[in-house]
Amino acid sequence: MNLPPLLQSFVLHFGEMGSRWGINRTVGQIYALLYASSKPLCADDIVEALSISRSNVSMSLRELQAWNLVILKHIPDDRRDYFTTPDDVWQILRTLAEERKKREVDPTLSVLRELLMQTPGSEEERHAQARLAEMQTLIEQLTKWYDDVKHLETEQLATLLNLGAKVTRLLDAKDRIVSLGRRRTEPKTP
Amino acid sequence: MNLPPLLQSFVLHFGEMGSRWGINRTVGQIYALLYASSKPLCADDIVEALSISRSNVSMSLRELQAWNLVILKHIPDDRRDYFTTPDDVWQILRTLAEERKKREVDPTLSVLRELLMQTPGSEEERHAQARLAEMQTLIEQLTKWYDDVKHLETEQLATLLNLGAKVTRLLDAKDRIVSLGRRRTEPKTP
DNA sequence: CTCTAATTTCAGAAATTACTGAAATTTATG
DNA sequence: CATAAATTTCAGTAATTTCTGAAATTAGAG
Repeated sequence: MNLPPLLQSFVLHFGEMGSRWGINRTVGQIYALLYASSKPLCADDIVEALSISRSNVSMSLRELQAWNLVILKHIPDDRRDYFTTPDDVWQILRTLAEERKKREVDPTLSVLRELLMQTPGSEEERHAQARLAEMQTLIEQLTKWYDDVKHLETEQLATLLNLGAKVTRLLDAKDRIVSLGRRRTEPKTP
Repeated sequence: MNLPPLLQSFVLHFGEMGSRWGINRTVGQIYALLYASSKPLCADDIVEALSISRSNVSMSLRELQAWNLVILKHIPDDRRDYFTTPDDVWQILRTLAEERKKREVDPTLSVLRELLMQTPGSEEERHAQARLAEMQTLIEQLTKWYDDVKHLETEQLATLLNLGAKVTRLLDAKDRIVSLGRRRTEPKTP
């Protein structure tokens, strides 16, 4: 591996974290490299930068493409494929969320739904179903929130983040204001 | 493995998903089993239920304890250790979020901070730093939101989830109400 | 259509991770 | 403190995942 020290540290870190994030070392390293590079790289650039085999690069790029984390670019008068990551980190976040949901949450939700359709054959199964139902409810609440929020523009999303827990206070304030308004016009409503 | 069919399907699914979630099969299976069981289980119960070795159970339980996902219980006049998961799925969610943040996000944030302290030695490094800075900003916004929201009670958290994107509309409404109020008392403020 | 560059596929090797059984250690009890 | 039950450790093995090099395929230029 022959990279500027800063880039190398970043790439190595992403490689190490890869396993915790459920991707492998090479995929993590390639993503980090593409993310931090100032221009698109072709497969052979990656082979050289990371000292790994050409076929490994090919398979890892395919994996990154399956995750929609990488963009294919073409350079005039050059038949090779060049790759970058999207510029906008918020867009990257959205993609990551979408793909992880698809791979890590949706299959579980569908298993839960299926198992909750069954008629329990014993007290033990009846209890298990009750627990699965709790899990299902939680996951559905979370995904419903996600489906709602994912359409927001970056600016609105940032606003929502900055609000954080203040939202609940805001909600209280709104309730007070509304009920105040109501009291003025409809004084007899509870 | 000798379990009621429903429980078995659930356990096997968690085992399979394990790799995507960054835990191994056995750990996933044991968690699922404990989660869905109506009473605490001891190590030998798990050995029998999942047909795996006693030492594997021991190591996997240790792993689950490191994640704070499992509770150690004692039954009177029985020296064996019994295990369950917390009852409250919201509490489980909180624990999961906290542990994943600790393992998957914090180390990256600390690497980013360190690399952004360095003086870039080339134009390529300067560009890389700019990209790392974008990533850092995003992660810090997200973790700031998380730190804010994690203290909320379950009920408030559920409220926040139910609001979803409506928060931004609510915020607009509040702005209008406030500026309306201001106009009445301070008509010359822009 | 032919030639060549670029990319992909895939069988096997290498590396890593998970699992087991035996031995060691810890813990509770009389 | 001796004993037995429960649990943990760990070295070796099994299973899985990752990676490579060679061969096959695809795509572009002439």
